[in-house]
Amino acid sequence: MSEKIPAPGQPVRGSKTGKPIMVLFDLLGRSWALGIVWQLSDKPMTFRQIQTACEQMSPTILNRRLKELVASAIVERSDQGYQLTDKGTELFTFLKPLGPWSKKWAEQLSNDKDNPDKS
Amino acid sequence: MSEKIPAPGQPVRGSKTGKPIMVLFDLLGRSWALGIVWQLSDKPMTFRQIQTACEQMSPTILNRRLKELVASAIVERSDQGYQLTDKGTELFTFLKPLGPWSKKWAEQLSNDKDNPDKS
DNA sequence: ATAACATGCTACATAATATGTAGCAATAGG
DNA sequence: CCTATTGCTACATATTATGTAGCATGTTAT
Repeated sequence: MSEKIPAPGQPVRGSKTGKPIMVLFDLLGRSWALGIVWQLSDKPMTFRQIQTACEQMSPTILNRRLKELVASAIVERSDQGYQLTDKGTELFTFLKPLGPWSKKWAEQLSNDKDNPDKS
Repeated sequence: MSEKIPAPGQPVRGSKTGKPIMVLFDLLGRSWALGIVWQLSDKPMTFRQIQTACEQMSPTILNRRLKELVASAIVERSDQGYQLTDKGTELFTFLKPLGPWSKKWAEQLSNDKDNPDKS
């Protein structure tokens, strides 16, 4: 029943001190957590919509992530489904630039692979 | 031996499409990955230094994460130990604001807990 | 040279997490 | 009432992480 949701001030996976940044990293460093925030960024979505958007992720883990994110006040429920809270929206603004950045990163990686130079 | 390191264009845990942002999220959404990038942000560190800075994380997983991050051109080795690449440094600039943000988030969460209102 | 560290790991057993499939209870519409 | 959809839960299996021990290599310090 108790699933150990990361919360600041409490020891979490990887942090005995409960330092906020470490707790946040623990929370976001679980499978699909970042993806869920990403998907919710522009509109509320239902459980099954999120599941579909995240390539059929298992309902078990979607449910667990959602509980954690709700408990962390990053996501909330409404009659529209699940949506980002104000805090969650703030968080997304930091994540947003990772979209374009990841594309450049992907390009560079494939260049490096085609052309493994030594410089 | 083969540990399946996330790489753009290839299916990863959670992404059959290999979309860069999903691959990045997979890479960063593994235990300690964000913490390692965070720790390396201001100086190169040795294996054992990182391990100590990350509260004695197991060498097994530190080694695995480092291999992944090196393969992803986010971290590199030098005679100083491990350090962020240019890409890794760029990535960190997006992560950096999460430090102060996580503190405010932690405060809000503890307020919410002391004072669970319904508005 | 040699004993005494430290460093960067690997091995391995155990525990915690994630996946994937099935399906159920609760609503909504026809 | 019948059918469909939604938000889950159960459960077996697979993948990942933890924690401890310790080894090979390199570096002082004697």
